[in-house]
Amino acid sequence: MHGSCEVFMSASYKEDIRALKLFAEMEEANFDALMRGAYVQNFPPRIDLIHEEHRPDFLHVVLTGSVDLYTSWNGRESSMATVRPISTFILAATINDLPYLMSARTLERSRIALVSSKDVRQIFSKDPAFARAIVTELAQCYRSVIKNAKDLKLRTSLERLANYILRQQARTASTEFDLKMEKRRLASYLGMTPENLSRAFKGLEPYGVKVSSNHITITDPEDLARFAKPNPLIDDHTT
Amino acid sequence: MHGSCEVFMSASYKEDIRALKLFAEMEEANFDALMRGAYVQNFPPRIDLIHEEHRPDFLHVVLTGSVDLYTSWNGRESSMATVRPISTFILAATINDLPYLMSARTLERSRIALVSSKDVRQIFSKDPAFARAIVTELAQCYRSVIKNAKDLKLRTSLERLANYILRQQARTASTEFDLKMEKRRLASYLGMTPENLSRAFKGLEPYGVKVSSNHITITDPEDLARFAKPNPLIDDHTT
DNA sequence: GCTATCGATTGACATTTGTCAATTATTGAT
DNA sequence: ATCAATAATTGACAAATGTCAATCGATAGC
Repeated sequence: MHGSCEVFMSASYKEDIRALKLFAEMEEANFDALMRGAYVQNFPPRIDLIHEEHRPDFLHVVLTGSVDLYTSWNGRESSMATVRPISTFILAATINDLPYLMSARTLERSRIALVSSKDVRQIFSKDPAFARAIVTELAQCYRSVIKNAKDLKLRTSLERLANYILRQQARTASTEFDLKMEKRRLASYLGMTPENLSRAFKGLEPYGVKVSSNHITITDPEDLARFAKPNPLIDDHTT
Repeated sequence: MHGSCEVFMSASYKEDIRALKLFAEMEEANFDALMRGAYVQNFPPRIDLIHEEHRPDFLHVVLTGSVDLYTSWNGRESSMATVRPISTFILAATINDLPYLMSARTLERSRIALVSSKDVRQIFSKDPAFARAIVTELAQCYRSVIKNAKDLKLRTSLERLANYILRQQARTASTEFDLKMEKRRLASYLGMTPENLSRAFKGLEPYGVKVSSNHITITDPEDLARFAKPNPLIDDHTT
């Protein structure tokens, strides 16, 4: 499939997955059963992993690289989220055995673990610790999307960009950083066109944002924050 | 509180709540324990039930009436969802014991059951059937918000309105119906201003939409659908 | 190093959406 | 029924955002 290299679950991958909150507390025997029906694949960049409307045969776990969740309608396309190691995606579809609402493609070369959806559902029914972990994870995903919807509905594109930059500042704990994706994808994620993003970067210059290629420097964080008015109930994606 | 009338859980309310998928399969003893720490309140219209940033002391169940979930930032406000009987709201905050991301207010006179969040979390840990039901519910809520975000990112306001009207057509199984909320709230829900909504209704006239006060008539459903291009992965809120 | 390709940027312009103010319609209270 | 308050509509205008075409710039393959 896509010329990628399939390997069965090695001990090292198993450890990485076991370290995920989602799998950390479940029974050893159940975890082993899950892993027996799982495997790991390497994918080149820009490969479609799943497509919306399809049924969820596998729960995906990003081990390395990164994955873009995107969606299309009527010839338009929009990037909805980026999944980075180590976390899962499309858990909700897997659990309720319903069609994917989003497509997924690799952004860069990525190693993905594929865990049988059927196994997940079956073990979820008999392992209370796993069920609890799934609930916590789902609740967090839900809150994340709500924050996203608030960002979209309450803010202009300039404000969304300003707050995005401040979130990156918080994430990297630094006033300068490199954008981790193409600007066109960032534009799509923020709900605007690439042209508008270009102008938005210009529009933030007066508030102390310098852009050179994909390197961002925040020269005046206070000023930027005064404009962006970040709010934990929108911008803090850890709670 | 708010001059409303508090009553303890009557047998009839208990039955209504027990009939909810969320509570239907759990152990009788656990359900009774939940209900012992619960009560029912009647609220007049436009009463704030909860406010974002607050901690979730109670899981709310709408028994009659309807509740608007909304959010604010920087002086702006946006309606995010309407909760109708019989269903719960703010389950995700309750489960993870995290601050509400949205505020809630009654739209009309409503009867709301309040179930102690602490009890929910405690019984969720020991009742597997309840845990499973919570997972299903959360997964559905998550998918609902994703659909909402897709609607916002992929469609213009005219398209959102057109699809909203088609969803009401499907829900009422009729080509005419009354809007269940003020137009200003509908506008906010659809992510536009009331003025823009007025014009959007006008803009749909050529596609066979007639508006008189809050009564909508679809004279040419096929034509409207050709324009709106409804898609189950955005518009079908049952899956 | 050269060139083809693709993303980023820019300018001109169109469309969409929002704002403000005035007017009309509706609703609720007396 | 009347009046006050609030919602809805409309017009004129402004701001935000998108579209298209041209150009610039980075980069991968040769």
